[in-house]
Amino acid sequence: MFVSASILHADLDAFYASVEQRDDPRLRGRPVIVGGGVVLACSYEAKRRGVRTAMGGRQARALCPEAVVVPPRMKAYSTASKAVFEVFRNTTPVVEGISIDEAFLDVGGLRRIAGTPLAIATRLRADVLREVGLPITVGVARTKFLAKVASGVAKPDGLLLVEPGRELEFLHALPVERLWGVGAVTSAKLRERRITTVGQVARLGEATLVSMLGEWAGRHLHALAHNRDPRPVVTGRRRRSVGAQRALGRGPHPPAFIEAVLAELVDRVSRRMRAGGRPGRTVTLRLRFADFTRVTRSHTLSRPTWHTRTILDAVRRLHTAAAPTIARRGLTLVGIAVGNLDAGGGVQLELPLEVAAGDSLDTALDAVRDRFGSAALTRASLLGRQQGPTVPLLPD
DNA sequence: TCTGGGGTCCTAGGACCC
DNA sequence: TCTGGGGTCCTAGGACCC
Repeated sequence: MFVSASILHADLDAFYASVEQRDDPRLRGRPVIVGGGVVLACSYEAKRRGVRTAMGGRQARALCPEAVVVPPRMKAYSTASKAVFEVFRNTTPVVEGISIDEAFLDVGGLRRIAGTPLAIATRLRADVLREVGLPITVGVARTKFLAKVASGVAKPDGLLLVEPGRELEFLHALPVERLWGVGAVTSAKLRERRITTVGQVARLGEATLVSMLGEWAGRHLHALAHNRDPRPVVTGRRRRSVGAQRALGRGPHPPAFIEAVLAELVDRVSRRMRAGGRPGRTVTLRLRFADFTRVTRSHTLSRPTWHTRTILDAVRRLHTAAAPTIARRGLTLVGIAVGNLDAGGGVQLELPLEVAAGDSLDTALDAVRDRFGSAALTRASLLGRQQGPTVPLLPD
C-alpha cells in the first residue's frame, strides 16, 4: 500500500495578464503584455510568440508587434489573489501560500466528505473560474515538489495527477530545469557534464552531486531526483522581510535625487510595516551597478522598529559607507529591505500550569502545546515552582 | 534587447559566550 | 598557561522563485 496523491499545487495561469483579460473583454484572445520597460507578465497568446516574463519591453514588442501593452494594476491583482485564496480555504483548511498566484493544498483528510483529490482538484478549478473568473492549473501528487512539477507540465488551464505508481517514470523523463531549485547556474553546471534529464541526475551518486553543486544543493537535488520530499503543507507562514526597490537607469544621479529615492523607499516600507503590525530589526541596502553586479549592506538595530526616521537614518549610514563603491561602479538600482521582523518582540505570555510533582518541563510543555498548538511555541522555560511552574512563551 | 519589483533560503567567516 | 567544543548572532554574498 502507498500513500495516495493528496497534495494539490494550484497555480494561476499568466496571472496579471489573465486579470487584465478578465476585466477588459477587448483583450481576450489577444496577446497581452503587462508592464512597459520590462515584461511583468504576458498572456499565453504572447508566450506563443516567444515573449517571456522579465524580457525587455523593446524585444517583446519586436517579437509580437500586435501585443497590447498595459500598465500593471497591482491593486487589482492583490484583490483577485485574495478572492482565489478564499476559494482555496473553502476547499481545505490546509493551505500554504507560496506567492500571489500559487499555493499548496493538502486534501488528504477530505476523502469522505469531499471525494478523491482528483475530484476536489476538478471542482477547485471550476470554482476559481466561476467565482473569480480566472483560469488555474492544478497538479496533484503525493509530495509538494511533484505536485508543483505536475502543474508546471499541465499549464495552461490544465489538471494533472501523478499516480503514486508512476512517479519516477514521469519524473525521470523531464529536463532538469523542471526541478524546483534548478535555475540558470545549476542548469549550466549540469549541462556542462551532459546532464539534461532528471533521470540522468538520479543515476549520479549524492557525493558526486554535492561535489558539483555544494552540500545543500547537491543533497537537495539528489533527494528530488529520487522523488524524496517529506515537507508537509504548512499553514500560517509569515513574511520574513519587507522591501522596496527602484531601478534608476544609467547615471549620473545627483546626490539629492538618490536621497529622495531612499526617503521614498523607506516611507513605503515603513508604512507597510506599520500597517501589518510587523516591526523589524535588520535594515538592508541593496545596490545594483551598471554591469549588473550587486552588493548588499546591512545593519541590525538593537530593537525592532517601524519608525520611518530610524530606518532612514540607518539606510543613510549604509549608503554613505558604500559611497566609494558606488562612485566606482555606477549605480543603476537601489533597494531597501527590513528583515528580522518581530525579532525580540513577539508576544510573551506567562501562564500558570498545574503540573504534578515530579513531572518534567517537557510534560508541562506538552500541556501548553495541547492548548495553543506546537507551531506557536518558540521558547519556553520554567519560572517558578511554588504553586506549579510558569512557562513563558514567545509565539512566532 | 540590455534586463522590474517583490521575496526565500543557504553558506561562510568572525565575534562573542559558556 | 594553554587548550577545547558547541552554540548564537551578525554581515555579506549568491542562487533561485514568481
